[in-house]
Amino acid sequence: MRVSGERRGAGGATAAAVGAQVRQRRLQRGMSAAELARRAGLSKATLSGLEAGTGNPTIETLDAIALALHIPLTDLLARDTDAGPVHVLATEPERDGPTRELLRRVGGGHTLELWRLRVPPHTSLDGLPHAPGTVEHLVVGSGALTAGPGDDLRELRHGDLLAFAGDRPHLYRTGEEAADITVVIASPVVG
Amino acid sequence: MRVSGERRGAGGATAAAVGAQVRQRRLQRGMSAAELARRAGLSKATLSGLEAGTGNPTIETLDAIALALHIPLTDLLARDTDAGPVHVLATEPERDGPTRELLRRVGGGHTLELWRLRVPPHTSLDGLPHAPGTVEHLVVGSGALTAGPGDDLRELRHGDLLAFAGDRPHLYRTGEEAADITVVIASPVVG
DNA sequence: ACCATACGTTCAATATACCGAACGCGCAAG
DNA sequence: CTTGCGCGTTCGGTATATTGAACGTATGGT
Repeated sequence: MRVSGERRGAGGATAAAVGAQVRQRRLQRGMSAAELARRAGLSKATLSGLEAGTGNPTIETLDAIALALHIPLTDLLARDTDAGPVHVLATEPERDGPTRELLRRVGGGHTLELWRLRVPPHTSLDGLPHAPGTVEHLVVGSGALTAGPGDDLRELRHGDLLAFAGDRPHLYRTGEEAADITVVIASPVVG
Repeated sequence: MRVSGERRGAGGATAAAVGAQVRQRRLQRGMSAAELARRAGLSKATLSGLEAGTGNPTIETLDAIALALHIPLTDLLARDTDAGPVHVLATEPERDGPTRELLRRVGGGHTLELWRLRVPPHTSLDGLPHAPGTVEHLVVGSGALTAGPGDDLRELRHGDLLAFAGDRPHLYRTGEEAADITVVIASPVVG
């Protein structure tokens, strides 16, 4: 990940987001940067840069901070906190082939994801396995399809709901009809 | 985070867990380490060490891997829990008037409800306020409607997503068209 | 006013995460 | 068997994440 041209340059978007997240959590707790650095066993310099969004922290550094703040590590990576007001997201214009579109991800520790899948007729699409403990819900908005974990496929029609453990490979397959489905993925909160 | 005594030594527990996660996800996809490294823009050496649990990867490295695997970054940090069985629920037969149907409610660590609403044309339906901190998501399966909190209504069409704080009174109203929507209600665990 | 303490930032130095290259291995084609 | 290719691992070298110290600022005590 070598970024040429800049030494000690601003890190990627993720780094900036994480920095903001850390600063926010720290201030919520009324903790000074110096104190957080002390508790986490880091130097003030590291924390300062990190909060500024500069640089590219390691996992251990983040883990130490999460521990010192008493929050799960994944909370530091939450990009889309749901404190926000009303939020609308329009879908992409229709295209050929299957589309898999992440509509939204919310919750401390990424507990909820909303996806929209459009599967043309006679198409098979495999679902990516998620973290263990994840539950996947599938609401058929229109059309019909066969879906589920590889060893337990079910026939679904418009309006049906399928729920299954999302940590195994699974499958969406259409027949004559296309399908338009909403997928809700709920992951356990872990640290 | 200086670990004395060992150069290039094994990283912390977190690093090992992440390494295992990465390897698992990669193999689930039938992808070789070399190919993943290529797609993520990393060297084979980095990935090899990372999967072995050795070392201490940076956020950018992990981000690149998550991207190449098409999974959210936080999935790489998840720990084990257990899974649930497959569960199908068929919807009721179509009826006149608006229907508000609870598809599923789960309550492990958070409360998650899935509703299906069918709103005929020229109908107004008010949503009940939920607990503070609750987020309501509304995915339009078909048709069109106006929805949202009383003071911030939005026009929505097929495929749109609306997200808003569910602890205020809100409203669903159709015009000429009927609407068929999936509602996801997520209540946070209060801590 | 003066000093002391704590804060957050910036610097040179050091430890280390990453890279490219070389290695040994297994497999398939010639 | 020999050659070639791709795999996953192990080696220096180099870029850089982290550090400790020095800095300017703000606040409180004497």
